[in-house]
Amino acid sequence: MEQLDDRAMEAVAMFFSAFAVPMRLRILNALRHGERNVGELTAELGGSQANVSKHLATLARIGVIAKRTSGTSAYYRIVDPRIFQLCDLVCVQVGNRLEQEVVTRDALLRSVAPGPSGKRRAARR
Amino acid sequence: MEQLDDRAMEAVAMFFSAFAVPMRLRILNALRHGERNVGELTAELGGSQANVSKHLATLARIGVIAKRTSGTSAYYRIVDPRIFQLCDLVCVQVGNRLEQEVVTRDALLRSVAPGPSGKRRAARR
DNA sequence: TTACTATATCGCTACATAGCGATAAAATCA
DNA sequence: TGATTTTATCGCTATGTAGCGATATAGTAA
Repeated sequence: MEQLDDRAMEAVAMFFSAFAVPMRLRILNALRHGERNVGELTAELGGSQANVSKHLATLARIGVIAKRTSGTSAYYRIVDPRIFQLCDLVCVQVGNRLEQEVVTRDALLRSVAPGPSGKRRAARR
Repeated sequence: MEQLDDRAMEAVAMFFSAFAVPMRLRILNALRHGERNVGELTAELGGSQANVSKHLATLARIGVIAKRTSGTSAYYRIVDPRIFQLCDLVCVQVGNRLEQEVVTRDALLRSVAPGPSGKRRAARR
């Protein structure tokens, strides 16, 4: 393995770590249907404004969201909706895990997965 | 948003965090083409045996890999190859980022993306 | 200018964990 | 039985960062 591969691995790991924080997932989920400014997100998601702003900066630095300034407000939006495919794949995995536990998978899919793609799996149980 | 959604978000975040460490990505990459035991992985990937074992336990606890015991050896394998689709999607994203920087994207794709699916992109260099 | 609003940044604490060496636990072999 | 091998766990340090309140920065309005 070459040297560059290690750097690539680090970049990929850093990208994944952007999705490894619940608040950031909630932010991405809130931006699913359009841009929001920091105040709206803070009110909608809870937590301090400083925290939301910092997470937005993190997501923007990695390139998942983009920033648009209007007056004193900062509006953020999803850059590439394909990131939600990530959530889909993970939800299937996580859903299979949670299936054997207490939490229902449906609530999970409803909250994170995009639409009713139908092809999910027969809801046996 | 309901209570369950927070738990789901946490589960998804925890799942992503499993991929947010370079060593774990290297482990998954090493398991791509078949199962390996701890000693083989330690020799191949470097680092201490304790560290490799701990990462394997983490990945197994989340359900990404499975363990098979033979004698004193413990062989680990990928449970669901679809996890590499995750890497694909991330590699595209990260590749687009690195494209504008020093690191070449090709090395990244070579190391993390699955096989020569052909459709990847002309290897201009 | 001052006052107000919205966002970003600073300073800080608390917590999680990656990494290591040492050791325990378990299976195999002499 | 003891010795060896392989893996898992323990104890520990160092580092990263999520979260908060306070403050700085920047734009708007008077």
